[in-house]
Amino acid sequence: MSTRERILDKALDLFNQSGMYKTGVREIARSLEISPGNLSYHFARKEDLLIALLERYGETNDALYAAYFDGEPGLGRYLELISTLLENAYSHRGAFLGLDELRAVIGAEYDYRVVEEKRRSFLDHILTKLEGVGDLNFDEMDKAFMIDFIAFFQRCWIMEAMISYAHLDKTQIISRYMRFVAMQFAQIATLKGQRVLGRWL
Amino acid sequence: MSTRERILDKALDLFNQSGMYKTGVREIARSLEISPGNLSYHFARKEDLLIALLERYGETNDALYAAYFDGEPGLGRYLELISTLLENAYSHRGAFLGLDELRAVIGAEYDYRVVEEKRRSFLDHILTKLEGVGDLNFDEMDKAFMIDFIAFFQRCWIMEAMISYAHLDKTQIISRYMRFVAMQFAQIATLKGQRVLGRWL
DNA sequence: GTCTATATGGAGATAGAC
DNA sequence: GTCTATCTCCATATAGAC
Repeated sequence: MSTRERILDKALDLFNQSGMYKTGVREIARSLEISPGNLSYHFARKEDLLIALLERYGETNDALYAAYFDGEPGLGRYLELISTLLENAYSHRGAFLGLDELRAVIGAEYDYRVVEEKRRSFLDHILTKLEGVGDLNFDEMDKAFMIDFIAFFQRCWIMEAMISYAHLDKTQIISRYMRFVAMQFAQIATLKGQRVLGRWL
Repeated sequence: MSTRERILDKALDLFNQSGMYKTGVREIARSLEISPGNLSYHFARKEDLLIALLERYGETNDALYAAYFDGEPGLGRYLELISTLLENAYSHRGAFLGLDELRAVIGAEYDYRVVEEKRRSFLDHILTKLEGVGDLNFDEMDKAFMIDFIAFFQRCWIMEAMISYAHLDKTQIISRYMRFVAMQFAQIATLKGQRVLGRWL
């Protein structure tokens, strides 16, 4: 594995444990038994570590969406996708926990709004298809709200999880939030859709 | 105004602008034309500033809830309350933006879970009363979900707002999120309740 | 109690040898 | 690509004036 990759893995590991604010670049270098200068060579600023981690997270997410779009649309498969997306976010939680603090620095170089827009257009497409196969039933206003809800949820759940449920393990946390999402889907699910939701409630 | 209060106001001001991570205690002292040591005398650690700001925020919130409970229950008054709570959170946004990063330090001294539990019991009480006056209609499962939703929303919206809607002004941001909350209430509102919601949609 | 002045140790970052 | 040495800046602690 390249030094660059080793640094990213260790940085994420330490950010997950203590957060970016408390984790020093020297500490990362020491854990890897490389010099701080070497780390600076690969990542000039601490923020660059965060940006690289967010990019890696985004690539994994893209692949998960691509796999979903490769198969047949269905509420069951979509909830499976969401559950996997939550797992990916959980793995990268240390990067998200620094995000709000560093928006000023990162905003210019890593435009989260582009990611957000892509996500919203995916959602629109997915929901329309789910109505097509008879899992969901909604009007335009419901759909717009559902897109707002899922976008809001996917952006924020990990922050709440880390502040309020840090004492729970990964499985407990994800099952809690999957139940939360399923409850919202229940509002617009058809009878056929309701049966799929049962597994998550 | 006491030095302590002046420090808190300036710290919040600078945290709101650049975040706690980027704002140094020296910078706060310089802006106030006092010495760094003087600031240290009032707040031994940077984290103590954050804790004091969160406490001040909490006291304002408590007063707002108390004023609501002082009057007649009603969906209209409750949404007014939420809107005012959002304004208070917006004023203190700089303190929340550091919260996820500093949970490790703050967790021990400022137990957010106590605040959270109080908020949830308030919510339960408020929703029950709103059903009593015929503004809302729900079963136990709906109520539990609605409490989860509002708790989640009130915890997280400011983080999303700062990451995704930092280019909007306070009024635009709050009206956006009030619309979001009103849409969720629409799911469990009676016909009488729906009329009240119209103002926010 | 309030404040100034100053010391200390650690952080992120850089320069230049290998 | 990797290292050592070093720079600057910051959070924090303390000594002591008022």
